[in-house]
Amino acid sequence: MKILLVEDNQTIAKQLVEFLSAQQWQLDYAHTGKLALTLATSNIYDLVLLDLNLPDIDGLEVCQQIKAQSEKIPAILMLTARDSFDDKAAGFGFGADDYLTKPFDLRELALRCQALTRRQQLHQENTISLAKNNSHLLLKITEKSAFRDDNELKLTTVGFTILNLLMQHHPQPISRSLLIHELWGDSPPESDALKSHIYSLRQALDKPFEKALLSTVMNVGYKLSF
Amino acid sequence: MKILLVEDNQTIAKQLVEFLSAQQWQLDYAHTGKLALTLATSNIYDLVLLDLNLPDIDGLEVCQQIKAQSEKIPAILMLTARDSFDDKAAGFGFGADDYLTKPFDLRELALRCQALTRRQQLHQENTISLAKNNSHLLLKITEKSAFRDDNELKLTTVGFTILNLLMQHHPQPISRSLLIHELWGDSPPESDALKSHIYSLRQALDKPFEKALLSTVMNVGYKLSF
DNA sequence: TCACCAATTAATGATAAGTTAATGACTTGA
DNA sequence: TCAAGTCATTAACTTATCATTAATTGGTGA
Repeated sequence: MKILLVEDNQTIAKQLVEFLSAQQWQLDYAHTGKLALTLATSNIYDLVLLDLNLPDIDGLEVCQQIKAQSEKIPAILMLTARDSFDDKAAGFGFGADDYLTKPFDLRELALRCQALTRRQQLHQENTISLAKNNSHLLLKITEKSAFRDDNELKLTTVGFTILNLLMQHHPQPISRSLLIHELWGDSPPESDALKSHIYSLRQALDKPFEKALLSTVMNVGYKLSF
Repeated sequence: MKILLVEDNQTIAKQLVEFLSAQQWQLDYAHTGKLALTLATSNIYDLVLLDLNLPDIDGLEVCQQIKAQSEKIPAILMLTARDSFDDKAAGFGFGADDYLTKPFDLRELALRCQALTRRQQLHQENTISLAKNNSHLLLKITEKSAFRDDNELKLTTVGFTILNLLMQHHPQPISRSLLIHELWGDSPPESDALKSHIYSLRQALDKPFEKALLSTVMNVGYKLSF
């Protein structure tokens, strides 16, 4: 889980970094809106902690930009002293997913960060199934087993993860870069290993059957199509 | 958007039902944990507003059960007077997505409901469609796929972009120069590549059909005409 | 008949994607 | 502990796709 902290006040920032790094999260830090936007568009974050008082750009504007431009839209938790209803309405209106007013309990912040990132985590349900046109795909997450039309597929770990992601995104395609991020985080393999994994996933998923389910979306990525 | 309200206190419940029904939501109501579970497992909700003080089952238990048993896991917003950190920790620990302590501003509740349900709408497909005289065009933007009269069109990336722009401008024509600017910004290709792209778009969009949709507006550009 | 504008067509080259084999780390079971 | 099996990664190679270029054709109005 990767978090971007946007906070102009050094003291508060330091405190937050210390506290949140102690959790299982990887934390990046921006002290201006400009830097925040640069980081948010060039990296993939699961969550952005956004202080609204920034020296350069208005925090609400930053929120809107992040939501509009990120490849994978992160959850946004606003941290601010502005506690009137109108402020909150503006915050949520600009796309915030949660809103916490200062001063707040650091431990509550941690709870809310967990809640926001939990929803994006992979293994939410223990089975995922998709069915259409006489085809049907079933994943049993906890058992790490996959079935197409009741035939068990022999998948590798990576293949299973890719299929899981494809199913979660269906009917949308999932981009190469997002796949790579989900598979390897920030340190993907040097080579284009994804290509090979897609190939072997196709061997297992599509080759034994009439119709191919995994299709390429040029310049984007892959999708499942029934 | 379908919401399940679980609240044992009739007065509060009535107040909430009135306020929330005025929004665009469809609201079901349960006054016991048992009924809540029955409803949650037999219906599909996007959001559950859960009071923790229930006469029969503990609210936390209800939360856990809903998360475990629902076909589609709803977001859960806990409403309670329990405002200590330990209470909140328990709430989030049992799967809450948000936690609001009584007394709260009804309007803030509405904001948080919106924020929670908005997340789920993100996944839905984003389409543009035009229909007239038995013809109908459909673009699924995020899927990068296009359909004419339910036949999928095989478009290139540039072709897809052009068709998208044409549809957005319909019934107005879009000028060559604007098209070129949208496609290539400030550094368009040397040659008149647009010509070729229009040609191949026509091959895909019009050639297989009786009536041509893409027409030339002399000295201006192109438009879609049904 | 000549400009002018647009449509058509084929060729080229770049980039993206698919295929295959080899390597080495790791696991499992004899 | 050794042998066999599995699998992620790498890299070389092949194939497919598509944007661009440029040459040609066709129609229209001055």
